[in-house]
Amino acid sequence: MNAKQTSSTVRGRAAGRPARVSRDDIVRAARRIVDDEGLAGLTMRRLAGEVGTTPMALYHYVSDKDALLVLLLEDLAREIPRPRLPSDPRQRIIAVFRHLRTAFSSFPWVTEVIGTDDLMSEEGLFYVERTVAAAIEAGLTPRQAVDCYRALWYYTVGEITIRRSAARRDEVRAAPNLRDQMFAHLDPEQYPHLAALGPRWAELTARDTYRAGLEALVDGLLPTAPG
Amino acid sequence: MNAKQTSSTVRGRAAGRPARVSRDDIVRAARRIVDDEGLAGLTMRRLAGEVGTTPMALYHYVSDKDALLVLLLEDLAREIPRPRLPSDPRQRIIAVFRHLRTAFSSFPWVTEVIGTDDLMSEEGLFYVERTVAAAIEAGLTPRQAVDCYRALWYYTVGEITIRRSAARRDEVRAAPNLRDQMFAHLDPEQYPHLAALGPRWAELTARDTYRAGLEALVDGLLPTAPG
DNA sequence: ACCTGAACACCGTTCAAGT
DNA sequence: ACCTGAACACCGTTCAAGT
Repeated sequence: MNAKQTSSTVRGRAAGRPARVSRDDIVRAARRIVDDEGLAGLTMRRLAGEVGTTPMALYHYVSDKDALLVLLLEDLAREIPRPRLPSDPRQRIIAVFRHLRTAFSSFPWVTEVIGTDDLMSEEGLFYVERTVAAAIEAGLTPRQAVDCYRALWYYTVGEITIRRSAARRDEVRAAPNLRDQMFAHLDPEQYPHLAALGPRWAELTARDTYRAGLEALVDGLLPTAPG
Repeated sequence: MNAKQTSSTVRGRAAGRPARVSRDDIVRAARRIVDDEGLAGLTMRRLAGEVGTTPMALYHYVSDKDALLVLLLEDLAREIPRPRLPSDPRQRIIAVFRHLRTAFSSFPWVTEVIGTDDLMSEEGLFYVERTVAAAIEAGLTPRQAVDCYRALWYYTVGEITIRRSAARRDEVRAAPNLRDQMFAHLDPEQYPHLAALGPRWAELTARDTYRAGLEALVDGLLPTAPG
């Protein structure tokens, strides 16, 4: 992972051949691919083509495909503007997570990469700090505040993940939808409530309920919910 | 998807050559691979070897790798025993989701496959039905009960996903951990609370806080929490 | 220091053919 | 009906070499 000095190609510009590509070129091209076509479109070979070199040249700048993904994440983090946050602690927490979920939803590839129990980059820590601060202000201990942050992060990652893969599913299997058929032929003895819901299930689960769930979770986590 | 009649190889046993493998053989072998080595270990070629045929023979039984994954999910769903559920609605909801999260955590490959906004198989609907029923009993409208189920499912999927990828990260990058280093060198001006937490962050986030978050979420979602 | 070509060890899937 | 062999169009990465 840290075998390759990340700055070697930047600092040590003294001798040798002039570089034809830079790490920034690579990251920019990778971002273009990934923003337009999702993570599946990003291969080392394809990226090399886009950037105008051979696949092998890339390994001079990134050591690994995984390392490239980390660079991508950092690049995005720098790009997302920080939100203005309200002073009421409860409202502030809600604003932080609504902001995060909106930001990440615009870049679906992020959810496929993420895989970390905290927002790793320096940029990401901004949101953690604000959440923990607000939770303490609202009356939690530091330890409870960390737990609060984690619960909210779990909920948010889950919502984005599921919403994303539901969207992808709808893309692939075009029309009638296995799920709808299933709900139409449900045994009312075994599943009385679901059978009663019937076709309404589809429309109900298509609604965006992130915010309501978020507020419920915050209410449950904070000592008291102000009027 | 439904291009291939799924029962053709089972029902139409009249003419032709006797089968050397069955779909059950295939699913069983795939389960072995995936339980032991995770989803990454499962390739059509590898599976064919394990089952004693060529990769192409598999396509007689499964049409697609994706179709195989669905069979895998259904196989697991049949295997998981249904839990005994308490009569108090709030406790019942908590029991349902604790059960689901325990079951899924034992089979990490499930989280990589999942990608659906409801537990698709008939088996999975058992848990949805119970949750919705309990939520209505607790005083929610059917619509609110569906939202309640979804919020809990988001939280649970997020928790499993993140916990899983944190575990995988710890496997790969062995020792000192980038995160810990970061928390050691945090600017206390910019991140006062996180800097104060310092090395405690690692131990705090290593704790299993699923249940506490679950209860908070249920409290926030249900009309009133009984004593 | 920067880049290339050839090669290794893989993928999922299609297609035409065999029994 | 069930299965095979060869092939297509890909992967990420290593290694030795070129300028």
